[in-house]
Amino acid sequence: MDIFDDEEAFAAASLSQRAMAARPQPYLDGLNPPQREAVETLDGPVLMLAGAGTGKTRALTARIAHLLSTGKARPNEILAVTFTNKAAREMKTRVGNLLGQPAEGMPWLGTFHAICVKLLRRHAELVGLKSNFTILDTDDQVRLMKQLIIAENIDEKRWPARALAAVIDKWKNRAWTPEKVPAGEAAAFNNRGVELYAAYQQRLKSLNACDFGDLLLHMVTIFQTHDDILQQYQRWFRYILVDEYQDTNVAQYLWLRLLAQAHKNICCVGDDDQSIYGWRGAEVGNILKFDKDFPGAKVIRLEQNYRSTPHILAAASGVIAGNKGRLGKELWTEAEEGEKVRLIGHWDGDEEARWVGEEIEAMQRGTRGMAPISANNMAILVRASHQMRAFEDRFLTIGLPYRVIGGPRFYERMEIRDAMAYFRLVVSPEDDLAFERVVNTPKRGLGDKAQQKIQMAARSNGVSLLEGARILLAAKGLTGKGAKELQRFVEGIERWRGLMMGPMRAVGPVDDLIEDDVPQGTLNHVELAEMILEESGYTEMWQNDKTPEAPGRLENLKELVKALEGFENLQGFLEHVSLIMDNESDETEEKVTLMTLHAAKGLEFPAVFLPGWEDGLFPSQRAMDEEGLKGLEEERRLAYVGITRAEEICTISFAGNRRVYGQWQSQLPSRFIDELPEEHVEVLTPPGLYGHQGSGSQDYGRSGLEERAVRADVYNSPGWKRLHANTGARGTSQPRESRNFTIDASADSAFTIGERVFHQKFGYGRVEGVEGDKLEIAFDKAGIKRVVGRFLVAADQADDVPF
DNA sequence: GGCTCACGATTTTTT
DNA sequence: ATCGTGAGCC
Repeated sequence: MDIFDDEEAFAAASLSQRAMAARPQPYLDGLNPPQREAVETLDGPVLMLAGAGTGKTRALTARIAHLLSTGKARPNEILAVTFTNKAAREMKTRVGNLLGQPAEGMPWLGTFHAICVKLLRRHAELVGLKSNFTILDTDDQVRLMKQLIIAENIDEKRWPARALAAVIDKWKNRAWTPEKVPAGEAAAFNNRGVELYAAYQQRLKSLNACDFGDLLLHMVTIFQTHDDILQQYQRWFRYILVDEYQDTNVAQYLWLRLLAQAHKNICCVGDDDQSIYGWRGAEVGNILKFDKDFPGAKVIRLEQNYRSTPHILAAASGVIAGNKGRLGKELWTEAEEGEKVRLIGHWDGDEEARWVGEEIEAMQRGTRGMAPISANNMAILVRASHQMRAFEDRFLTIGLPYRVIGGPRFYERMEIRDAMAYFRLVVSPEDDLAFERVVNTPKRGLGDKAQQKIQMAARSNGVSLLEGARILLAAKGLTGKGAKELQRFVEGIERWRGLMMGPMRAVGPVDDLIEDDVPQGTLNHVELAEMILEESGYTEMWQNDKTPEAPGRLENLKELVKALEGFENLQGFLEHVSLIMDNESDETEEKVTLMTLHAAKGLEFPAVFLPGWEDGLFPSQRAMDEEGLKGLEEERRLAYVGITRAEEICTISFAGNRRVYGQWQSQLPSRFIDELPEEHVEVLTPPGLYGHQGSGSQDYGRSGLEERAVRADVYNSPGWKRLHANTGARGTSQPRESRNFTIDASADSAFTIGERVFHQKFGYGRVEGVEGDKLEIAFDKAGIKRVVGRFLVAADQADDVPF
């Protein structure tokens, strides 16, 4: 491969160097000294320790601009790696902005996985794959492993495929191929782990497929065994940049080290205090030992924070100080002092949710002389997603608009995966996993028996399932409805395939990839996709489905088709979707954001609520049980991440009682609360402490005695007592306003008792009562709930509402 | 082939 | 509590 013609590259570089030399360097403007140093130290290993909110992306993008503008490297000689597509996209945009032109020429700016796909397509044959291999997602992996487990006669109940997937994934993260799994792991998965791992890899190869872990692992293997190839890339990637280095796993680390070994121009950016992904293979150790891997590495600390107030930073520092073995950083800011971190305890989780709801409404109006804050600028960050439920329920009741970040990714949804399986089958008829997925979706009367016959026909002829189905039909091996439907299915695939445009142009970075065939189809891929979904009966299946989710699923399918427009053809689309996960919908309405702490990393909000700070919940009992001190420290980093998301107001709360798996439990305040420095915390008085205000029926069943007992428990914990003793001066916050909902009489008439209605979250139900703008609905599935009328539509209109 | 019932698990999540 | 899965039954 002569694309890596070094002389030529060098000549070009020096040319552009000359051309660029006279250029202004506006990207350096406004950088603080450490940032500037991080930008200008181009050669040799650099570790940029960038605390939360210290302008790391700014420095990183300026560094790229500097590399280009000084002519040190051409755009395609810079390897810039991120973890998420979102981060990659942002970096691309910002580099483009700095340079005043789109950064299109940066083919090697992307996620680890995206970059590895590009590389692996070129060298696939070295690991026994063809260049057009498919990338399996988690679901496919598990289904494949399940087949293996069943084939091995292993009790699939006791040894679930999920567990095997987890084990193999862990091994791949550590860059262990089946042969390299250490003996100490032999007991994994009932002593059969390694054997099944090998079988799984074999199976992947025969399917011409690989999973996410393989993308990295295969490239590491190739680099380790083909020095000539490694050297080519070492020469080609003159400068390497890595974002979120604290999140790298062993495979990624090895990959980077191999590539950087020759010139050592590697700049890793990260924050050991924000390493929160240990449970999925990230090794904080990678960042901690950077200067051992790259002796003489320059370590640059970005410590000036541009995000939060001093109180918030001090609180965060106080908590994170409890961790050992940190690289050490102290954030500081020039910002005004602002509000202290606010701490409040509640009776139970429901009350906590109720209080947060009211507080959000108060903050929207503006309280205590504070300017009103838009709901868009507020976020509630929880440890575990199930905690969101209480808030969702509450917000629905009071009609507070919210948005949930997280949950199932767009491309992971059933309907999207089904649709994609159809596309895959049309693009690659030998994709057996796709075949299995949709051969009987929608129902075609092809049950286990029929599918087994297809399997047999395929296996005995050594062909794909689709081909096997054809053979089976020709041999009249099926009868009745099933045969007819299968015939239609097989013919459909064939017909759609015929209508497909010819193989695509690869979106190659360096243009050595694949010369193209000329399009030959008659339909563009978007029309084709619509036709496939229509003619296969898939759309119809959901149209006939009466469950509350069906309209949403149809919407998603429409969105999927819309997304296709951005690509040249189906293949290109499938390629990208297998790596891309985002489904940013352009929300314009003012909404409070609800998400997990993990999902919040990298984000910031003027006002942040951190509920559920209770031992066992946060820090999570499981993390502590399974990982001990290591787990606790990661939880603490999570607390640090949470606090540092806040710009102006950070409110931490806990409840004395909480329902855990249906059982009421009394909770103790989180040990992290004890670690908050008192002088930066203001303790708010929970409304319940000085007489109840009108939560009416909510108070039923709470005897005074019981309440006092539990309260004593909660408020006698060391942390609470200490803090509470300290509140005297400024502590008593404003009296909570009583609940003052405006009753919109005009809303009354919208629904009548007995009417059937549809609700986005709860599905169909019947109106049982009307009270102001709130209605009591007996939902078919969700039970009786009180919700605000504007979240409802008449049941017979439900199909027309594009939620 | 589709439905019901019982059982078990249940942090965090990207690609 | 609640949800998803698998087995067993019609």
